[in-house]
Order: sequence, then C-alpha cells, then structure tokens
Amino acid sequence: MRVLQPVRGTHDILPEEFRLHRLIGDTGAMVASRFGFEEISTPIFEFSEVFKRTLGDSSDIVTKEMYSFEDKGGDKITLRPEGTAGVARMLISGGLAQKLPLKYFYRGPMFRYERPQKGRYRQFHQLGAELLGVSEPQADIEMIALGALVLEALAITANLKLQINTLGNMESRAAYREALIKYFSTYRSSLSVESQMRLDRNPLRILDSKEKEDRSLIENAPEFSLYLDRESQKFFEIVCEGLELLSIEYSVNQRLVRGLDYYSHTAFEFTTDELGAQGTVLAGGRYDGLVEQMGGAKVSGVGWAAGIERLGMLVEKKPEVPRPIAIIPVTHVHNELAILTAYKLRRSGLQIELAYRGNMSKRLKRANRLSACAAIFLGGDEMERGFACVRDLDSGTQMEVPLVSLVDHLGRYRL
RNA sequence: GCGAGCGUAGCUCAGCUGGUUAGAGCACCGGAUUGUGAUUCCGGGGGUCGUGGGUUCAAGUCCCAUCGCUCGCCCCA
Repeated sequence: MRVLQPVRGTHDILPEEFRLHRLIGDTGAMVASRFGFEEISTPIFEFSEVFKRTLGDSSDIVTKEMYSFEDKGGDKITLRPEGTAGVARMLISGGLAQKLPLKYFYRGPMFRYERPQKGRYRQFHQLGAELLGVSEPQADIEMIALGALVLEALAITANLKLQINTLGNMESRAAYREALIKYFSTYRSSLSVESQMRLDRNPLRILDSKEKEDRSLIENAPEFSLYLDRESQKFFEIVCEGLELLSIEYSVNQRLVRGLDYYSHTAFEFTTDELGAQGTVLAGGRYDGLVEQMGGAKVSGVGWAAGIERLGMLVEKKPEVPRPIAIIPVTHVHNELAILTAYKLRRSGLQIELAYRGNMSKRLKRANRLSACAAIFLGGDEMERGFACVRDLDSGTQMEVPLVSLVDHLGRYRL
C-alpha cells in the first residue's frame, strides 16, 4: 500500500497546477530574455562532491538535506539541492570561461531531504538566473532588477519586501567572522543551544537567530559595517544607488546572511509574510569565490533563485484553461466525418475536442464542462447541403457554415 | 532530527456514553430527452472507516504501535 503513495514531500502536478508552473517559468524566461539571459538546463544530479565543495561542509544542506545515493557503478550521486553549483560545474567542464560574460536562466526540480511544510517540499521547483564573469556592482543591480521585474510581471507585489545586505569581499568577511567568533565565544554559555552549534559551524548565522536568549547578545555584537574595507563599502554604495536610480524599494538588513558559504558582497531577499514560516520568495547574491573554490579560474558570479511553488501561492490570477472547439456528430453515422473534420481543423492549428458518446444533450454538456468556446454540429439535412451548424457557446448564437469554409469561420477562436 | 494537530466515498463532512447491513451533500455514470448547454425527477457505481495489533459478546468509536498528511522548530526557494 505504501508504494502506491508518492514519496514524502513529492507531488503529482496535475494540469491546473502545471499551467501555473508553466506560466511562472515562461514569465521568468521571458523577462530574463529581455536582459539577454538564455535558458539552459543542467543535470538534476551531480557527483556529491560538486555540492559538498561548493556549499561548504558546514552548511545544513550538506550535513542533513542532501538527497544522496550510490549508483550501480559505486559513484556517490546527489540530487541537486539548488542550481548554482551545477552551473558553476558546467562552466568549468565546458570550458565556458573563454566566453565570459555569460547570462543563464534555468528552471527545474530541486531536491532536499527535509520535513515538508507549507511552501517547502522534498522535490520542489525553482527558476533562477546566473550572471557570470562580471565583477562590477552593476551586475548586482541588474540581477536585483531582473528579480523585481519577474515578480512584477507575475503581479506579486502585495506585502513584498526587498532586503539587502553586504557580506563584503573575502577579506572583510573573514575579518568579521573572526570578530564574531571572538565576541560570541566570550558569552558562549549564554547562547541558545542552536547558536552554540552555529558558533562552530556558521557564526554569521547567529545574527538572524530568533531565540530570545540570543537577542541582547546580538544587539551588542560587533557591526559588520565596521569590518568592511573601503572597496567593500564602495561596492555596496553603488549597488544601493543603483536601486534608488531604478526606484526599487529596499531596506538594508544587517542581519541578512546567507546560509551558503560562497557568497560575498551583495546578499538580497524578496520576502512576504503570506507564506507562514517560509517568507523567502526570491533570494540570491554574489558568489565571487565559487568557481575558483570548485577548481576553476577565478570567475565572478551573481545569481538568484525563486521557488516556483511559493510563487504559485502568491499569484492571484490563475492562468486560464485553454478553450477547445467541440465537434459533435449528430448521430453515430457521422462519426467518420467528425473525426476527419477534427483532423483537418487540428492541422490548421485549432484545438478540437471530439464528442462521441451520449445523446446531444450529454455531448453539449460535456463540451460545456471542457469550457469549449464553440460547438460544431455535423449531420442532418444541412450536412447534405454541405453545411455544418456552428454554435458559439458564450453567446448561444448559431449559424450554418459551409464545410469548406469552416477553417476560415473558426479563425476567430484562434488564440 | 524535534514538537503539535489531524486521518470515514474522488471532494467536504456526519456517525451520540462502543450496539443491526457505515450515511449525507457535491462530483461522476446512466435514464426521463434518437438535433442542442439550465432546472427538475428517477436510477447506478463507488469504502479492507490510513495500516497492524490489543481490550470486548460486540470497535469507525476505547488503548498501543505504525504509516501518511498538515502546521511549527532547525534550515531554506
């Protein structure tokens, strides 16, 4: 019985939901193309090492969320938990560093082994964009702008907030990290259990702890801004000015840190309070150290990803069902004519449904349920004269149309 | 991995302090209606009451375990 259920955290995507996914993916691809991004696809699994190296051994994704297995050849394989690592690997293995800068858009399933809840699943879908090979802060501005426009195109604007922060360059970040470790170590025993673990693994994470015993300690923790060198400060200023130029509203959140180790400089998150505990809708940042860390050349990168399921819960206007035209043979002797007519009309590009069961009333009802926009009745005396009855199902008006000019007459129902 | 709530038809649910053969609405299928969407009427298919064990003369109902779902923690899209 158990095998007849989908694996925990996975779902079948039926047409209604699939239309929504497609709308979101297509909208993302379309908006990204205006920025010059082209759609790509990388494998949904990689050698586990690809993710281990890029995500950092200390990240939660690697320590407990990777969906991993060994294949028949004994290779350790992991279903991708996110998209950037695969793109970085592609850059290296495809020798694409010769062709920088590169702008890639992708969409597809991602996998994380964790307890499902609202807006979080073991197999979920993301769309994302990566801009590789541009070290200037203009790239950060463009990527945030792209994210904002994708959300705007999906009409996801209510209760949406953009938060940004800077993690500085590698040197600044390392210096701040040291300072944080030093500071929190002094008060180690006062920290929450979770934060004590963070102190060893990912001290920056303590800053956005929700535990109340951490609060006052966080209040008095050293400010990141004090550890930013001039280059890092300048970089962040340019990003902020760019957002202001574009009238993209944002707030700086010094507590905003990324869970993944390879980020530097800009980190940003579009959040909503409409999804319960999962507020993050679209998030990303700069990852200048990633490609090099994987063993490639030093290549700058800025990217973001958005969860399609989460976006779907925020899209107000659901995509419409495509409306077919129904062909209804009046009696079964007209079945052959019906199937032939359907074939011809489909060849001309129309969406046709054939009704071959039940009486007229039943067939019309079924056409109605399929939200058909029109019905074509084939049979009777008008057919012998070479005509078909075409009924507009919205207005209820009906007229006789010569069979030979059906295609022309139905042109009005073309999308 | 941890915590809480919930599992009865495809969906929403009823089923009393345990007591005949487990019900309703919606949906679906057929008929009234062999050339027209509504309404109405009649009929029909559908359930191992999540699963397993226990208590009992008797369990959908009580107890235990287990699986699943949902929400939250951690973390993240």
